Amino acid sequence: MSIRVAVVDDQALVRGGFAAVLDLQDDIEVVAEAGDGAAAVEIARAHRPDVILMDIRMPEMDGLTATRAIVDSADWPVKVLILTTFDPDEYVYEALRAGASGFVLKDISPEDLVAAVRTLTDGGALLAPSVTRRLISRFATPPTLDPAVVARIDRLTAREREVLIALASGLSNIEIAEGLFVGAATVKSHVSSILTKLGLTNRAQAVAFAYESGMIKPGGSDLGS
Amino acid sequence: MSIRVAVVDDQALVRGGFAAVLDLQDDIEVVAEAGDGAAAVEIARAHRPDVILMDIRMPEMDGLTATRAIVDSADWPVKVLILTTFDPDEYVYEALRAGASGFVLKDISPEDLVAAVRTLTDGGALLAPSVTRRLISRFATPPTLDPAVVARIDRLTAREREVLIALASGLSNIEIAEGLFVGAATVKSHVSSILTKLGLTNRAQAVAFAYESGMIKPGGSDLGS
DNA sequence: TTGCGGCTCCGCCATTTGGGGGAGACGCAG
DNA sequence: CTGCGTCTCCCCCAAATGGCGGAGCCGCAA
Repeated sequence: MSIRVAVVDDQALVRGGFAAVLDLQDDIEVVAEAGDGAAAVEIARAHRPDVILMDIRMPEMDGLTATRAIVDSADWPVKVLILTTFDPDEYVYEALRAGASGFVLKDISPEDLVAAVRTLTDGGALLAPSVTRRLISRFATPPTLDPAVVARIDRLTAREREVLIALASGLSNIEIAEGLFVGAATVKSHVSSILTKLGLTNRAQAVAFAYESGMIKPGGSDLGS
Repeated sequence: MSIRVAVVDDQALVRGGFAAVLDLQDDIEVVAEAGDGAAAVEIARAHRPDVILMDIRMPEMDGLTATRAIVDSADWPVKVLILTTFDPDEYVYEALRAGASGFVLKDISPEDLVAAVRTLTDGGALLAPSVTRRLISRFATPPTLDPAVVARIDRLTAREREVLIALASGLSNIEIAEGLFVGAATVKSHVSSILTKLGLTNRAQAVAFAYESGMIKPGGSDLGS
């Protein structure tokens, strides 16, 4: 059974080029083409391809919107490979969120394109090296590098940071005191100096600060669930 | 100028295999090898390679720790390509956080390995398709799909959700009241029912819930900075 | 030695918060 | 029409919070 592919691009020449490359393969069959997003959604429903090569910039409906529409409503396993001329960062995240399984540049070599289609049908994903790099850096770098925020964290003492993370878990002063084996008055002192140093006015803001600054990351608490 | 590569693996045979493949290339030169993490750090400092092929499982110091040590202290542009036998998810994120630029399986073809090294030296990044897939899904899927949490959010009325996100910004009841053009008593009522419905006891926990549940994402607030 | 900062507590006091109850107005489904 | 839920607001009151100043102890550096 050959791999069924649809090609979506507003330029017929580009579309034809990619289709020709893929059709040269014995196990790949281009079953449909479309010139804009709306048409892409239609041919996807009609032909149920395994892989869709999708351009981003298109008249009427763009490729990202079309990808979202197709992936959300598809009742068969379809993979979308985004093809773009440049690699504009803002598109990458949106494309992946839209449900795309790949993101490559149009200057990809024919062999790599064919390999990409096969990779996608095998359940893998594929990104252009520069895109991968961006994704990794976004993923690997701590969200907060804001020097102003970091500076304010640094002004806290070790003990105050302990109190802050306990506070950010929703604990009352008394509960924090028990957890740290100190008196409630001590915790009050710490909380006061935390608020002062961070320029906050209440503990709710302190909780928000703990999350916004990256001191606490979502997923660390169980919410009592 | 050829690409200078170091190969780190505890098995001499594997090391030799990769080194032989790379040395066959005119523009790639294997300048050093190491059998464990500690040695890897040393040879990295001594030879300052452009790319380091790094195994994860090694005696003494593992590849991730070595990667961290090398990347953190390197004063030259070095890229680390993680080579692993399997693709254990827990390692991927750790590796990327450690500063690795690539993550491929050892069953990679010689041509692909060479291409990977070149991609890295060109400033790109490269992941095995299965790894890319994982990274994308992690990146694209909303953090909270916990049905228990979602169920509790659903029990809140629209107005209560409004109050909750305002509350989670660190606003006092009076400030929330002003923002919503209602009386302070009304906000008190809403806050009370929010706490009751969510099974919480104070507003700090409500703030934490807002972040943990994904209702509020870090980066949305400015912390007054 | 002296000083300084951090950690530990104390008291006082105004404000906020959270729980309890209740009530009127509105819209909507049965 | 009659509930039912939501939104609005009120009362009272106990508890927690936050700001203020002050204090003793300890370790470390000048």
